[in-house]
Amino acid sequence: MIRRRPPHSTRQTGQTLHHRLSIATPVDFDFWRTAYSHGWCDLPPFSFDSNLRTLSRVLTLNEHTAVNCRLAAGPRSVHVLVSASAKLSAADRRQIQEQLRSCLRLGEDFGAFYDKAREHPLYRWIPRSGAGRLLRSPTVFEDTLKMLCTTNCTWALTRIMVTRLVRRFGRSFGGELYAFPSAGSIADSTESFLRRECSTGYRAPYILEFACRVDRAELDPESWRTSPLPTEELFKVIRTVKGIGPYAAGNILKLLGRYDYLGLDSWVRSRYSELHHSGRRVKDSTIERTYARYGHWRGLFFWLEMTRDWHDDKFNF
DNA sequence: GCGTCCAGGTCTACC
DNA sequence: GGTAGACCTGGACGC
Repeated sequence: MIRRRPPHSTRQTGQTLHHRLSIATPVDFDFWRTAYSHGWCDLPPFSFDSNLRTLSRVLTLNEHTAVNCRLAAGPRSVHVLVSASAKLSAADRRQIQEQLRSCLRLGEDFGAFYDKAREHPLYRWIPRSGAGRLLRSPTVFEDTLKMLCTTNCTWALTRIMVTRLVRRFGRSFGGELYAFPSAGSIADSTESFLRRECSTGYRAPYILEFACRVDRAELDPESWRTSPLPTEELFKVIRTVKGIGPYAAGNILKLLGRYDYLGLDSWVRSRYSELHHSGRRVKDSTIERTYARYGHWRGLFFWLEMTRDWHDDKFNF
């Protein structure tokens, strides 16, 4: 599944070594639709270039190593240019590939989703275009913390909070770029520092408590990805994180591969009203009733429909 | 440049 | 179970 170029693919410039990797992708995968599937590509340690259609990401390989990866689409593959301060071992390469495969959701089977989409004329564009995979972070800890930073604020403030958290607590790569911080590094901080230096406001105690629970192993968000719990039960577990309400928990579930919740916020409510009711606001229960027919894929159909014009503008289909 | 107002989701207290 | 108010910040706006 994972392919790698031969040894000559490593070259050195200054103190940074460059390595090339290639990751094989499923036939129904579209790189740019996945990279640009929602706002995560805009939050560090992700970044993107819409002209070149590349996605970049600083990854943590172990406690002491950060590398920068630039991803671009290749034929039935994703090409990865890895910048590192040292030569990568085979284990490092495997780790990079595993993390990126998880971010791009390459191990997940969307066949049933696409079959369902083909049943509805409104959604036939989805399997044709390879949309459906939502970009996620290497860890659930990161996804959850970022989701907390999207609550009750504008996207501009979310960017500020996440950027400052990453710069204050993340491992540096090359002096300019930073990896996402570990739970331990944030747990060692204080509420006042998070408020003052990261502009997290009233979320500071929630962020600190979440990081402390994870650091002390009282909570294991990574286990949510493989949890045997029914989605409703997992939703309740996620909601035990202070500051994570229905909107945030529903969207975290989507990044875990469970699409039973719509994850309603003001933007999607307004978007739904524009698309279906000429801008007239409707109750949440009305929206939920509309999408109930799509079963446990409803959250994904809903999100793709609400954001289809992103794709129309950029992909012209 | 300064002050005021607003948007945004969750928590808590109260009914 | 439902509701109101507080939380906090950056940005928009008016002066």
